[in-house]
Amino acid sequence: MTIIEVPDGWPADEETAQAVQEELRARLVVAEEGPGVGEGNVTGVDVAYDDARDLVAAAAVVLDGRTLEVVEEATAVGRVSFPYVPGLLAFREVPTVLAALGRLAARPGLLVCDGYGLAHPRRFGLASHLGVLTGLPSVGVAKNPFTFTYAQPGEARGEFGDLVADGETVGRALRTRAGVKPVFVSVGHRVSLDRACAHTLHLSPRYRLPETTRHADALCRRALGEALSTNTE
DNA sequence: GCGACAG
DNA sequence: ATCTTGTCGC
Repeated sequence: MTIIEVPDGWPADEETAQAVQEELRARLVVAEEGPGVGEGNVTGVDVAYDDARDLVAAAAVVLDGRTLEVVEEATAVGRVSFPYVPGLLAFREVPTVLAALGRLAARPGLLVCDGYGLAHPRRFGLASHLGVLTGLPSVGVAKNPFTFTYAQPGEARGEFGDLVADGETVGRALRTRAGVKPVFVSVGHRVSLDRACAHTLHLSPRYRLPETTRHADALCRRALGEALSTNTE
């Protein structure tokens, strides 16, 4: 198993990382509607960590956007490239996630990330970061409201309330299952908020979290476990 | 200054 | 994220 190395010149401190973030943000595109629901592929990405061994395993799972059937899976294992700092999550995951994406033969289509896009202290979360680096349309679907405030959505599936940062709407608290805690959706890159939510609903026909996230989560845990046992033998 | 804080 | 058993409910 090849362990992905942290790229040369990768930010080593918070100041540098923020500077890189600001530069990349200039390339963010938010004026596109993005792919329609059911069009092309949809790819979920997620990572699992082993902090003790400084390892991160990433998974990319491509689903058919219409049927939600798995088209292809890929994984990569790398070194943790940055400490966890709220607002700088992307610097921790990006190299290994890009490696996993690079191992796909299928066209990824829309990227569905764990975490945020525009809903971010500097409006450039993980989903936006990955979108800009890959050029792919992307959305962020997070499980927690982070530091933001939000309007409680109605109890029915599909209802939503605004996710607000500094008085600005940066995403939505979207109910994917009746009576269950909402997920927090924000635009990543090259997609509108309406479509980001429509995709999230389409991808979550049965559970709170999108099928993309569920598949990717299971796969990256599996990959991490295999990497650890392979390494210990 | 202190605490909270996507994963 | 991750450490962790049983348990309530569909």
